[in-house]
Amino acid sequence: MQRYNHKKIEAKWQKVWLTKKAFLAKDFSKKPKKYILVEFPYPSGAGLHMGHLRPYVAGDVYSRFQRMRGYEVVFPIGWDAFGLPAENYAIKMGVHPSITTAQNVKNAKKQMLSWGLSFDWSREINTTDPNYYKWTQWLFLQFYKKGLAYEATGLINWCPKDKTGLANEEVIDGKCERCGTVVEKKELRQWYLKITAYAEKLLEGLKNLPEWPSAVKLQQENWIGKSVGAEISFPVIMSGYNQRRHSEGAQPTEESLKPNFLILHGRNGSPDSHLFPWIKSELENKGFKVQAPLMPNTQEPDDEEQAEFVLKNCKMDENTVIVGHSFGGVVALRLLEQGVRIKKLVLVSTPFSGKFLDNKPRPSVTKACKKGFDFKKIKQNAKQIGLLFDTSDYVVPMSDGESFAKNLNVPLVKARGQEPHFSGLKEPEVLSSIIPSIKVFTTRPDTIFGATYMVVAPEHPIIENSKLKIENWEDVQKYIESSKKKSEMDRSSEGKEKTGVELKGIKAINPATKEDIPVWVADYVLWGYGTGAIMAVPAHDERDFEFAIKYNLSITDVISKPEEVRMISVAIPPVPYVGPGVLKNSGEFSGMKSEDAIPKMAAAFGKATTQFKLRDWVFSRQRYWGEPIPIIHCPKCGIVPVPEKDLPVKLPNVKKYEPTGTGESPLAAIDKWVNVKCPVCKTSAKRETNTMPQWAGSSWYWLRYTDPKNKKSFADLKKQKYWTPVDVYFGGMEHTTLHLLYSRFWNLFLYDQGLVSSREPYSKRKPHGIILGPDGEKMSKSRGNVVNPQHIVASHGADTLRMFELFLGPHEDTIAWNDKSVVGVKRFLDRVWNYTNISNYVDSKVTDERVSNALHKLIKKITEDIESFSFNTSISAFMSFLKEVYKTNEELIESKSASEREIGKKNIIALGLPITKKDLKKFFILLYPFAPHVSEELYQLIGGKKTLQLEKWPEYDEAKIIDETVEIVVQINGRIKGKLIVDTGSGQDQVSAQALELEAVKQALVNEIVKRTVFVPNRLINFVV
RNA sequence: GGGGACGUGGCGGAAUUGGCAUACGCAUCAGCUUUAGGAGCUGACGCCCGCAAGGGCUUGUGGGUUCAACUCCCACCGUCCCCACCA
Repeated sequence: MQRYNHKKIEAKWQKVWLTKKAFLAKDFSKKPKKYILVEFPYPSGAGLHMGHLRPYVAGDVYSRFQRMRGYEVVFPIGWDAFGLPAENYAIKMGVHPSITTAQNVKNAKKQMLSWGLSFDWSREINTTDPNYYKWTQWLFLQFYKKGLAYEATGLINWCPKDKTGLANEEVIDGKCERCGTVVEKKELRQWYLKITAYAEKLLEGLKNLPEWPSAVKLQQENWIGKSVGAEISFPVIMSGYNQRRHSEGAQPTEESLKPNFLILHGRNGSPDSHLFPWIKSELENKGFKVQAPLMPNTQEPDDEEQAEFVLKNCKMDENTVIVGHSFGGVVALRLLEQGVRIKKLVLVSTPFSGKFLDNKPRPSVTKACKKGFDFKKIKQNAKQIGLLFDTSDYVVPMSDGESFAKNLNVPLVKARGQEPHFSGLKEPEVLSSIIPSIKVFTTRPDTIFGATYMVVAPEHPIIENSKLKIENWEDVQKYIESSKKKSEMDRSSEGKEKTGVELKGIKAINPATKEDIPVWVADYVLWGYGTGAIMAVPAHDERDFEFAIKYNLSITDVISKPEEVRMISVAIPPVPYVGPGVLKNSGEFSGMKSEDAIPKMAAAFGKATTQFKLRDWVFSRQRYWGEPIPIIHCPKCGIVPVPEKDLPVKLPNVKKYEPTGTGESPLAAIDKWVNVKCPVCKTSAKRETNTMPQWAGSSWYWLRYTDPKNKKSFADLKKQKYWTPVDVYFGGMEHTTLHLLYSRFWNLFLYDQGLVSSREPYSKRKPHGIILGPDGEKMSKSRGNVVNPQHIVASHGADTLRMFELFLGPHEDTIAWNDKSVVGVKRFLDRVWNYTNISNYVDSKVTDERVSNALHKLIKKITEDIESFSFNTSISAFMSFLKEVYKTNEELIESKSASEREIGKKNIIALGLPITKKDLKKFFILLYPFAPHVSEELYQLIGGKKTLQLEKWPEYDEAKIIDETVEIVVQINGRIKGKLIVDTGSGQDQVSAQALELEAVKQALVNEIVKRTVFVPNRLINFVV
């Protein structure tokens, strides 16, 4: 008998599988498909570790099982190879990332093959392959075309060590997800993907994923963070005088007289289009007089002609506020140049340079702009000037706004319009630039009568915009500075005592009570959520209460607590009541219940809205080793996408990769690459030098697997239709609010574009628990507790490694590494080997009934366990089975011939109960998904001709599972008194009679009357006395 | 502070429409075999009392429902994960 040589047989079968291409998945096969996916790895220099093994082995067991069950299975793999480690290594060693990546891929692939994983290697992909990232770039451009990829300057998370911006999802406890450095805030120009536009769909979609664990769904739900409430504007009034002398001519300005409004539309506009009807009615509802003339020659307007027209037809005085939208702003400026004196001028997206981002000619506008402006006169004739520009404008550049701001010496307000160029039907930003107000989001509009003060976040533009009116500007500025620093510190360790400073000189009006209330700046209000401002209701909000107590702000109770709450809350010190109740001190709403008042009051004072915690996805990184963002910046045309025919935009091969730390990518220093001709106008332009985040390539990779070689599209729709959605996706819990959310977003978007065939990418998600080091700590190189799986492959073999890993515990549980039981699994496989090699049993004509019974039970158990991913109990079941059929048995030894008996006794070789080849084969099929190499080898040994992969999964016979007799537990009052062996299916009368004969039962029932008998067939009988 | 998962021998763990708690494996002990080591084989192995027969206790703690609770309900204690001043 040969010894079980794992090295030899594993190498042999791995070669057979490769050369026979045993695991190739066939497109459009007649069989039903199963798409089984594991998260593709980042090929690091350290190789694959136990953390990779777990989902891969689980996926492999599942794939091999499903192939034998008659499915066309695709089980693909690839490499998520862009990212920081390769780049950091390149910086340190001077080796190009593409070289280290190729080496690491080679090594990791070798490991995977050594584990016997049944991947379809013909579908292997690599995110750093230009043939792959061409399509990542192409997909990015689809987002851009639909306005879901945009460029904006904002305060973003910045890792000072990796010198790159980070997405919200990549910041864990205020630290960089990659390197653990405390993240800073930095103002940077960034690309964003507008994932917030899909917040509702991402949330809705979760409802149609019944096979996702609720923990995963809940975590995504919390991350998206929907809350329903109301948006309410609080008008802001400023004291009548500028407190700070900001220029020579500053004069005290009376503001008590009511303003009137003149609205001038732009080119191709009319007072009946876009935002104008809405603005007009909003202003008129507040009791203001509004003029909104239809200008002459709107197609190709002439600024002088239109100014003359306004002078002739409109009334203007020192209380007039002129609002000029786009070209209307140019006309307004002409009016002031001609000596019209007004109260306030508001320019909304008004052109200055005469150049446009979309590069379309607008000769009349350009001509008007080229004349220039007399800013000195304009400043003299308008007491106040406001500037509002749209960050998503694709016609009028932001630099025009900056030019106005510089020449007029007034702050520029940058805001995002509902539509680009503030051309939506309602544009609240425009309205608030005309009459300043602070917009708040609240989930409790029913408490508005209790709003006794307001708080804005330190970043709130109202502060900068009303700089000149704020009396205690130094204090305010000092506070803003200190809170900026605070956010860089580890705030969790500090007590969260609230601090703030009142903005003196400005007041807000509570729209419900009409009272003046103070406005504070405090960093307990976050700029990143809602509107960055709150109405503070100290009586009914814990944070507002704490703040009000500290700064002695007034507290108005507007909710009557329910009786039962009042009874138990005799709290000292007093606490705010935050629950619902009945309104009081709330004017006409007094007496209503919170739930009824909320929608009514939301409508009365503002409008019902929904807020999400989800932020837009910061999609650019200032690093080398990533997909270049396929965009060109042209001084004439602005942002120009790289034409599809020019994709991919390849990463240049360079010697220096160091991040600059300036917020520019290292690519910016490569002149030859950066300088290009604009694809539209052919003038000198520059490439976008930021690269995409690591999550880009993985946001669509499962689609590429369906059609990995396609040169014409990212994946043929017919092939997608056959393979997608993914049936089971194995992966880590840590990706729940990263990759898993991002890729759902991409898929939902592409589905809306008709580019993918299934709405959701993954039908079932199967997360796995992490494997801790032997010390119970998370495995990491720095702790030195990393376990290399290759050691076990070498010492005990891949089959042992696989089964051992599965045997550690339930797939979802976190487990500490403990390699002591490796030998237990190896012993088991040795015994399987030995059992098979006792040839006389292999040659049996019949299978022993005990074996047959055990085998059919095993078929049932393994089938059910794989389907429910309970791999650990499968391994137990195999061991129990072998124990049943393979043991030293005196009776068995006696039945042998004398010489055999002698051998048997002398070597104490355990002997097996008889089993036929046919049944033994069934056992090998069951074992095959778990220990494929040894199963193949043993099957061949007993005469098998083809790979087990082509065999059919066995069915179990219900009749063979039923035991002839069963043990029945006899209880009195639920306490065990004895046991009985009876025929399976025995009735109560028979069992009861036998049970009452038991000595222990007889004794216990002396002087007792059985009141009731509980009988569970084949299980127990319980006498209640 | 909010949300979620969980708590069973010396250890990893098994058992859920409520029905023999501790399967399977590791470790430990004893026996056989072996020149030895190892491997293999056989057996014991939750805790307490007892020479034994036997008895009592036991699934984080306390209560409840039930003929019967690891399993269901309530309260508490503890561990882990996620989010965290989210208006």
